[in-house]
Amino acid sequence: MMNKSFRDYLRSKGLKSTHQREVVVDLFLRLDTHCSVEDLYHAAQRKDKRIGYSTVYRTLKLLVEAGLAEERRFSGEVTRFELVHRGKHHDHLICIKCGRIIEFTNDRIEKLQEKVAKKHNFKISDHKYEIYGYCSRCKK
Amino acid sequence: MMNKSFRDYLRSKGLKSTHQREVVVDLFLRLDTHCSVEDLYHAAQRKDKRIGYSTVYRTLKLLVEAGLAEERRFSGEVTRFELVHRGKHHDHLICIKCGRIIEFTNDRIEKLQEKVAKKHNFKISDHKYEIYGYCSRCKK
DNA sequence: TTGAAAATGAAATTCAGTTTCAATTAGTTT
DNA sequence: AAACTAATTGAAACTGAATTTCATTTTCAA
Ligand SMILES: [Mn+2]
Ligand SMILES: [Mn+2]
Ligand SMILES: [Zn+2]
Ligand SMILES: [Zn+2]
Repeated sequence: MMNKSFRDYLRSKGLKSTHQREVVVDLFLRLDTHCSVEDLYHAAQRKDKRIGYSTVYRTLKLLVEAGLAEERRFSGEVTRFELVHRGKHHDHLICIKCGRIIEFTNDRIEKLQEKVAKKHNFKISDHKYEIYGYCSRCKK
Repeated sequence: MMNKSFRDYLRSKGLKSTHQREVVVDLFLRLDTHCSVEDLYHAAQRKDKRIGYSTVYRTLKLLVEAGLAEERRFSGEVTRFELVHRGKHHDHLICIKCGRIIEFTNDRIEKLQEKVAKKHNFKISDHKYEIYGYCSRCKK
């Protein structure tokens, strides 16, 4: 099972491995998209009627704390969460018509960003590059 | 007075030029920072006790519609608004300690962004580049 | 001056997200 | 295996920013 590192995180913090957490984390790993709490909640409900909304929220927060998930708040959208893929940073193109999310990385941009920071004597700890527009399908 | 274009916008839409709108727009132009609705509301209150919260909200929305202001939602912060300076786009460095906001532009990044979009067959309509970290004063 | 349409402010409402709390559960200790 | 204790749970209450409602007021053109 892939969620071993989550169990490790729980142990290290003296927290408990519960049925609900197992279900939520398992689904989160399987979905593998930018999913909202509601998405996950409904998926979890299909597995087990007794899983509550707050538990889904709390579990996602734990995943973020564990460094296994990241929170994304795109313009005008509800908060979404995504799995951290082998610790690699990436940014997003977001279609304002269909909502499609395309990921990209660009080393040259990241290099230029360093320059910008240096120029302003600024120490970067994180960044967010979101490009909004129309995806290939919605262009015309 | 600089808010002539706002009055023009109102006329063109069949809307009315009111005392409240004059006060709010006037203050917004003078403040010239990334100000929250609350900032503006309090400033307006000092000028005229009868100006309400909703009117400030509504006026800022109108300014955005008129293309004279832009809405900014930095991570973990309340919504802020800023004056559009001669139609020029810019991005931001945000200090996560003191909240300072530094503006930057970088043509080379914007060019590379075009390339990224082309590669994904994506038509850009807008973008948002936010760099979080520590400003020169908060670095140590 | 008048009249119709727009604007106002206070209060109510919305909505995502968080907190509360009594009851339940996990995991360790006897 | 039972007892113990701290963490967890779900439902409901709450929060805070933003929006809407609506009776009253204001604008502005005729
Ligand atoms: Mn992503
Ligand atoms: Mn700015
Ligand atoms: Zn699309
Ligand atoms: Zn600072």
